[in-house]
Amino acid sequence: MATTDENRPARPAGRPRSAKAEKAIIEATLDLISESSGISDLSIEAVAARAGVGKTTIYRRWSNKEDLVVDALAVLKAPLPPVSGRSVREDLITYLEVMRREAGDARSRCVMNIVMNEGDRHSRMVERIRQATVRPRQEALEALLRRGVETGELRADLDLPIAMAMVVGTVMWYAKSAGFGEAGADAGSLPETLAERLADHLLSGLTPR
Amino acid sequence: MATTDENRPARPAGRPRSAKAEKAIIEATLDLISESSGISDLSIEAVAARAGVGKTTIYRRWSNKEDLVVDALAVLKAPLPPVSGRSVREDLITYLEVMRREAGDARSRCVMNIVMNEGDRHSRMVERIRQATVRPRQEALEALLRRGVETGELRADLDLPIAMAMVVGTVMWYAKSAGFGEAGADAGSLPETLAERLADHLLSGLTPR
DNA sequence: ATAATACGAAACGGGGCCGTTGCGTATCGG
DNA sequence: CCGATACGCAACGGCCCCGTTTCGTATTAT
Repeated sequence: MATTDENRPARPAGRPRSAKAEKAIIEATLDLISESSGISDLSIEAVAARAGVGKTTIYRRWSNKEDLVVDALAVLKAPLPPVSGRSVREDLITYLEVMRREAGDARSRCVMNIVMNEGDRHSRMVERIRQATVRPRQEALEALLRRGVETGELRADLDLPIAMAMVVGTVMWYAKSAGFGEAGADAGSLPETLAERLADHLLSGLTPR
Repeated sequence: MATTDENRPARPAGRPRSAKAEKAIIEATLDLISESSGISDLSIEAVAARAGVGKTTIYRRWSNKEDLVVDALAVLKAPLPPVSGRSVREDLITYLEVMRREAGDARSRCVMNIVMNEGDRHSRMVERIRQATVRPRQEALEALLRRGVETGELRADLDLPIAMAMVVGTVMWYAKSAGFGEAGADAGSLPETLAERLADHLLSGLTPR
């Protein structure tokens, strides 16, 4: 009978990698990505400096910038909350509320920026991010809208792509516009009641009922 | 009586600057900006190469990258078409049609990308672009919506910021989503009837009437 | 203690782009 | 023709970042 490590992976003798350093690197990467525009602007040296870490420590863990970015963004993948299913309106508000909250966070916002703007330059990476982050949300919203059409809560001739664009686009654009006023200022979070008011306008439309 | 140049600005003797070169530089700049993400990626050397021009020729006209970008983007400022004023629906479709067409053009799209993503890094330049390009459209749309509320064509309790976000955000997001399917492929232009269908969903909402 | 590994710091050669300068040529006015 | 200016081209020194290597030190298992 050996030590307590009997049949565990057998740590490979030597100083173990610092979990703290890894955390600091990921954090620094997220900060710098959200401050920068585009991942081309992101430099490993800047990450190392911000994280208080040697470049060696980064290259020991990730072989290139792309891998680092993917791992860093993976941290942000907050799972979608479950929906009650009681009504389309209620579930829509739930999703809108998630988007409202995320739109107020620079780190979450940069995921969309990357997916939207860097599809050409880093198609493999963006595709990975899309599959992990965007796709599930897209499908959840689509399912909600389809259900609404079936139950009659939504109009029978609903144009699904348009409806999806209305929901997501409106939130995103509202968040962007809110940041326009004060240049650079982050505009922080959006009004508490935004999700509900958005749902109201989206469902009822702009004309009087 | 002197020459025919009597009281004209008196051309400053010497070879005049080539209008063709200037045109080529602007074109190359627009191309490269729309291919690149962020103006940090844009390099003067690349512009010169693409335009078939010496760097000297660029620096002789613009003292820095920012000035060049502003001048280049100014070319895209297609003026807004006049609206008939017959109905809010009709005018809304007119504006949506403009946006649809522009959303299919990479060069026009990059203006919005820049305004949205680079506000922090190049606030002075972005503000100039916003004033020249975004602001007038914003005001035109706002005027249209206000008029609609007054005439009763739009709901009296319309939330203006939300309504604006709905109109613009939906088009933008739809265009983006359309480009998602095929990675890198430009998705070209959007369906002919899009503007009308968008107007219908925006005005009537997602629920049955 | 010793071997193995990780750490931060510093330096390396290489590449890209900066903004400038010099060169030979082309195109204008006088 | 002559002076002036613009042109394309190539080269410059400088900066930043790349990805790698070397160094001295720290932390672990044996």
